[in-house]
Amino acid sequence: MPRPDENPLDRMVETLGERAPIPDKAITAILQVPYVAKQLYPGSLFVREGTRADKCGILTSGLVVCQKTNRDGDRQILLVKLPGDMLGLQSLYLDTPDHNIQALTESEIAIVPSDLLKAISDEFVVVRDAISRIMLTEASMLRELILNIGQRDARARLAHFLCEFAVRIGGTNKISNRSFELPLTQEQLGDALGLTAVHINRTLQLLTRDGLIARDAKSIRFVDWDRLQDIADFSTGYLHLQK
Amino acid sequence: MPRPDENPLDRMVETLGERAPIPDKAITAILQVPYVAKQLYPGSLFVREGTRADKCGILTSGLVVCQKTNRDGDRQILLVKLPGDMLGLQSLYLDTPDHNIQALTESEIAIVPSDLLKAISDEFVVVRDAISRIMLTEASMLRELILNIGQRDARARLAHFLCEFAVRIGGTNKISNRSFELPLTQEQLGDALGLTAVHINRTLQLLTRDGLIARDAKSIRFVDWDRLQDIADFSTGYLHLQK
DNA sequence: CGATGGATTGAATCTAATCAAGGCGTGTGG
DNA sequence: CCACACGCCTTGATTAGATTCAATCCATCG
Repeated sequence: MPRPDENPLDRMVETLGERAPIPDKAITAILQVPYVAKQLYPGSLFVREGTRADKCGILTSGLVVCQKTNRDGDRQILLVKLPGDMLGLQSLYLDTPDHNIQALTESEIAIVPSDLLKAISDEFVVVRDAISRIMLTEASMLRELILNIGQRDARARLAHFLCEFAVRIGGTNKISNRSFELPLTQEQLGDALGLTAVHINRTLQLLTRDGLIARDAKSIRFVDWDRLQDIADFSTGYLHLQK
Repeated sequence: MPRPDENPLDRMVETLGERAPIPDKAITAILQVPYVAKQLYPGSLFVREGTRADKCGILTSGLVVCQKTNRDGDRQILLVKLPGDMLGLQSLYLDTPDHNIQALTESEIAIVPSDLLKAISDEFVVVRDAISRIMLTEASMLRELILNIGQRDARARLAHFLCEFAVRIGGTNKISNRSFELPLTQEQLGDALGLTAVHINRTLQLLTRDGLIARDAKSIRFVDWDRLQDIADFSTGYLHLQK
């Protein structure tokens, strides 16, 4: 659901509102924050590790990731950001980013000065609560990723990623037999799961052969959602979804 | 440095004070919070995933970890908590813990009702800032761990863990040729790094043979701190240390 | 039409896991 | 005080899962 005509700050209010009931006064304040819409090209960085953190924002379209690289330049994707997700909230509290925020696909973001959002969150307790819950949910996803990479084999790892992605884009309803677009290359999937692209390829084939998923060009269909969740050891608790 | 005679809430004020200057009024408020001192035995849980989150605390002595397990019961250690570290801050904002908090060694903690600490943080912006910075620093450590497990081989992974542990307990000064106690079994190290105990054993031997560390019973000495940092690809940025 | 980026396949290699046994130190109970 | 048990560390042999390297295929795009 791209909503190109919408004011990105409305979208921000909506995202925050999913975590706490935002009062009208706070909504008014947020909507008055000046923002800059920016287009990001695949591979370009919005936030760079070690620079000065003074801006945050919201993703309005496309796909963006938090990532870090080691000395050899190997990239580890830490978190995939979907449209509607907040970007760079860290900057409200820490002045040096510890990771990069990078576009995977062509993306659009709205950028907001961190100090203005911080001021609003200082004024309205509920806004701060919403932001804290968002940050903590991100941390929870990082923890699950550590469990995923540290303890599960490639099959379960990839299955888990697919489950998480599907739930996050589509909600939890009737996923079985529904297909969705997975706009990640196998290289990028590998970077997200600590595996090589070649092994991602083989593992995708394995999941397909086992009748868990079906795929064509860029989309994936869940053939057996229940069994996929099962082998992925996936459950939604860690996403802290609101009912 | 165990400080058994100290009021744990003083310790909490100190910990928060490292992240933001806490005003006297806030200090007074914190020191008035009722707390329960509790002893934790190795393996016992302070917070359990999926239960109700209504308490947080501070570790006063011993070693405690955040961990999750998969369906097969394999444990992944996510974060090692050292004396002075806050525990379960999540509970101020989310009502279901997404991970366990478990004692590794015999430990002492002071437990505080989350809603009381939340009330104080709602009243004093600076307290909330301190708490947010602590939570974000934890998240940063999780990200580095993902990079560590996802992209580095056992040697670098273990070296990185040792570097982090040393810096966190001892500060960054003159680490070279200094020994410190590492009260983790090889099993526990494995759980922290996504490796088996057997492989930890072999990798420790490798680091020793390469003249990077020396070890006896329970302690480790850094023989070549610079080179260890180098092969670990370690730098302290992600710890967001205050000067 | 050639160029490019991604997907696929195969063969060889390597890292880490697994399985199994033995060693060492400490604490306990007869 | 010795014997034994227990937890942890160590070692060796084998296996398995994932990487590496290299080639080919395929679709898209200028």
